[in-house]
Amino acid sequence: MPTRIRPRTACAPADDLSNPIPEEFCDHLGFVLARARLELIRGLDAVIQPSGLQARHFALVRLLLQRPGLSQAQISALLGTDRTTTMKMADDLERRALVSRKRSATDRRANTLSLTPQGERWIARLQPALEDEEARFLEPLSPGERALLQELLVRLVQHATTPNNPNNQHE
Amino acid sequence: MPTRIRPRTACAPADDLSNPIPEEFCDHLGFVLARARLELIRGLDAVIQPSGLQARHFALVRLLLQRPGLSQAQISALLGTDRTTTMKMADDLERRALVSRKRSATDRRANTLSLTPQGERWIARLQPALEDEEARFLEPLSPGERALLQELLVRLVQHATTPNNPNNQHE
DNA sequence: TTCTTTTAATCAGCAATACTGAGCATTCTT
DNA sequence: AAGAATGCTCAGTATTGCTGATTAAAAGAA
Repeated sequence: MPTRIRPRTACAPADDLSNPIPEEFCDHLGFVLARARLELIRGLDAVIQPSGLQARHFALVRLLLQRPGLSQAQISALLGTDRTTTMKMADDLERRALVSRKRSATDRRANTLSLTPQGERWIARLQPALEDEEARFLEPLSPGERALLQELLVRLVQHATTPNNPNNQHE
Repeated sequence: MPTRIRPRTACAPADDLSNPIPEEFCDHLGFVLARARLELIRGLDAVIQPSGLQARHFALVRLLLQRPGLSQAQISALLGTDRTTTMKMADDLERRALVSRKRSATDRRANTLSLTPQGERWIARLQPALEDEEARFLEPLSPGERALLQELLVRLVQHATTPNNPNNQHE
């Protein structure tokens, strides 16, 4: 009997329209990466939406939980977002009193961002639902595979954002 | 001596600002996924930019190479894009004569999309540079790890887009 | 058949988004 | 002390993703 190549992959042969992922895309990393991110982010956004905020805001706030007192420029660099986008997020969060801006003592140009008690409570309140959402997304993977995926992605991001070797330094 | 937990990960302790990825984000899948996708897509877009198109257009065109004659609605479902977005991409590609629209013989409402010879040449011309770009992005991973990453992502997308179990069926 | 409902594509327009450039304040460099 | 660079803010712009309406065709119900 003619066994299929790559039987492990969940991709469909070219004539199977019922299957959402055509076979060719199995080796198109950009596509699966973009698609996976889209699906996960949509789920996370749905959880956060009642606050009127998005997953990006939560990322910022969780970053502040880890490193209170970062400036907006530092946050932009860490999150990979534009300076003005970071500012808008800081506006959104400050308006809801989840973070507070303060002039930096060492550099009076810079804004020091830190969590308010409400901000910390906001994280604590949302965290479980977000972890559930992530777990549902990761359902088809074993615990070992989840950890591996995480590690591989971290290595890729680490490599891509290291100043010396950014493949094409976006001038 | 106090050895660090999770020494394999490339994440930084909270007080190391030189490291782009703070430690806490190592277990924040949404963040690394979004960041990895952003970096890769930026690289791919840079390669495609001279054509005035984007990675999404290339994804559509590669899909057509695999499955000529798809309708716009089918493409939307496979790519996960909005119908109107797919239409706009089809406009862009048709304007450059890379794909052609044709009324479907079996359903005269539907547009059948297929590659033109120029479209096929466009793929052939861009493919090597795109593969290089992807290879640079994947540099820190061994061949086995690359295949594994691909497979894990495909499984996740497959699971997230299957109609029955979409975690929260976005109503 | 005829009537209603659904689906495909198109188009106009809206809302959110990302970014550019200017401006001001402050810090760094020399 | 002067000039260059940096951090933030703001206004404007370009892009994006989507909603809703429209037309045409197909599918289903009566």
